[in-house]
Amino acid sequence: MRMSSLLLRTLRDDPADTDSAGYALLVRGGYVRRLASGVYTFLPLGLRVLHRIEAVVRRELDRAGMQELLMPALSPIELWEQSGRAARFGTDALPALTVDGRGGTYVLGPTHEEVVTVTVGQEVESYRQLPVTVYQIQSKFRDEARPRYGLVRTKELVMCDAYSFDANPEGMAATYENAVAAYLRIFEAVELAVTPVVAQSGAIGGDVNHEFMVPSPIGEDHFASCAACGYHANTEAAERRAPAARTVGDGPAMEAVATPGVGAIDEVVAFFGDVSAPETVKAMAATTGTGDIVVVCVRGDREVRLPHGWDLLDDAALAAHPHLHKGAIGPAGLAPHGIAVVADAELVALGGPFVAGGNAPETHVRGLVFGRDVTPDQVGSFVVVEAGDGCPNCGSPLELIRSVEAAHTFQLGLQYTQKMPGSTFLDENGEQVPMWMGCYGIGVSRLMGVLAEAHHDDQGLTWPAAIAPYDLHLVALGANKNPAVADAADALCARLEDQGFSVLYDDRDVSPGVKFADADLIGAPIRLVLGAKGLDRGVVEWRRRRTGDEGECALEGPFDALA
RNA sequence: CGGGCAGUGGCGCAGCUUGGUAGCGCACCUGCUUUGGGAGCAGGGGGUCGCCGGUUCGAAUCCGGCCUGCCCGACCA
Repeated sequence: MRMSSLLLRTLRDDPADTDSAGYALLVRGGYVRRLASGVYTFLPLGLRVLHRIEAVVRRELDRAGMQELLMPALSPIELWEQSGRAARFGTDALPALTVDGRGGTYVLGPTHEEVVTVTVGQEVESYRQLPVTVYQIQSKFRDEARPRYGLVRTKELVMCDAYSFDANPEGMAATYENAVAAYLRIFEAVELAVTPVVAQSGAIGGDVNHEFMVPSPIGEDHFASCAACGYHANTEAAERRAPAARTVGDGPAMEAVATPGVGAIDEVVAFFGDVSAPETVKAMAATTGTGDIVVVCVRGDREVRLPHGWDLLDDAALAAHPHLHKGAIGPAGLAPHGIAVVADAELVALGGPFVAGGNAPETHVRGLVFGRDVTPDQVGSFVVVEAGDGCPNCGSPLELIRSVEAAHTFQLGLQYTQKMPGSTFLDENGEQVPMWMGCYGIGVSRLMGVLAEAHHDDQGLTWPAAIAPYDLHLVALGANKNPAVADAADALCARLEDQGFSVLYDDRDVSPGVKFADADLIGAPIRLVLGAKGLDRGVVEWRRRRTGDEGECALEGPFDALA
């Protein structure tokens, strides 16, 4: 490709609204342009990178036995009503609704579980057709309240999503392992360090699932990591080992204190004056997966982490409850009302005395001691882990690592196939049963943003060879004054392309400094320079973008050094 | 969704306080010189100053509303 005709304009300065180095370079290098907040155009150079990432994804998924198909980006709202997700997402997260002229409502899909379940369900009638895994590379739509970091967090994104269908749970688990292995090979091929972490699922649901986290300064998530034993978990799922138990004396008896207008922990601390947040109990009412109401207690300075499937009671539910009083919920005295107390192990280990909600309007208690005044019905890890907490496996201090979620895999089980029509098959016994499903998503456009952030230096991008827009960046120096150089560079470019290299050929009439700076900015793995000096000696100079290693090779080849 | 800041040629910015011919750098076009790390000189093109309304003889500038963008925060009883 001749740069003189490429739709490309490089910028000398960072645009004002770039919030990360990688994104700034993608804009300066002429890869992408923002059309609106979180909405991007891929210019020719950027599209080449996107296509190369897609090629890696396709290669590995095809190799893993998956089959590519393409589903529509637009789907009727009815599908989302059947699965129950129209209500679950709500208008906040599924706003991508559009209405046609006759009143039909469609969703610009954020993901494709409903569509794929119906699609595969239509084709599969028998266990003999299973297992099957399909994937697509498609545009998705998310109502990102706050797009950031260029391609990393956007409203419209290119995503590869795969969906597996098995006849039984054992098959689903085996297929899942196969898909995870394929995903790991993708990250290896694009040269991104990734850590698969156990995660708690969001709106997609399901039991076993992993997030593929790429440590990065532009990450918006953290995962807990234990250097000693290799434990990894998303902060939504991470547990910790409770501190060692402490021997507790009896202390003064628990007493109730009127606390008008006091609710939040900082208000409690301010009201009492002689207690700090760690000497209080934070208690929150929640419903468990089975619908029971429980009160979850943690030390006052910690955040509550609810197990998967549990939900906090909202204000309305709280107001309607006869025994729970917003601002004054605590562990003591709930047993007679049939409300279970769930306590973080640290509270039990410390014992007390604590200040806690008194379970009466505008009342707290002080001097509460676990084991004396309260015996929790369940004890476990119910806090969001913080750096330094003990690893649940080995007790070593946990680290929190900032990272970007680049992929997510789930074992969905029967969650969708039980709800969507036609997604059953006839098993060996002639019974009509639902398929066991898994899904696997990897953010292709996000990956491009993460790659730019991971692979750059002060001069520009330093793409991994597998996804660089061009293999070689050929700079012809002085070609406009020296026809011999121009002819030689033309011929060299053609020869390199014949040998299978993709070549970005800088034939522009600009100064050498501009050409070198643009080559560094664009970031192809190897730069070739041909000028009058080299031509006289029959050689072209090469230089590796990342290492700065230099050398020469004969104009006629062989070009082994460039491979 | 709450709070803060900002919208002026393609990009980055000044001008606004104190109303009166819209400016600078980069980029772009023409010519000459130059050519191994973002060249020089000369000439030139390009802007409804986010939108709507108000005040005024006159608004980029003052006032009101709206839109858009960026930053911070956002179920913790």
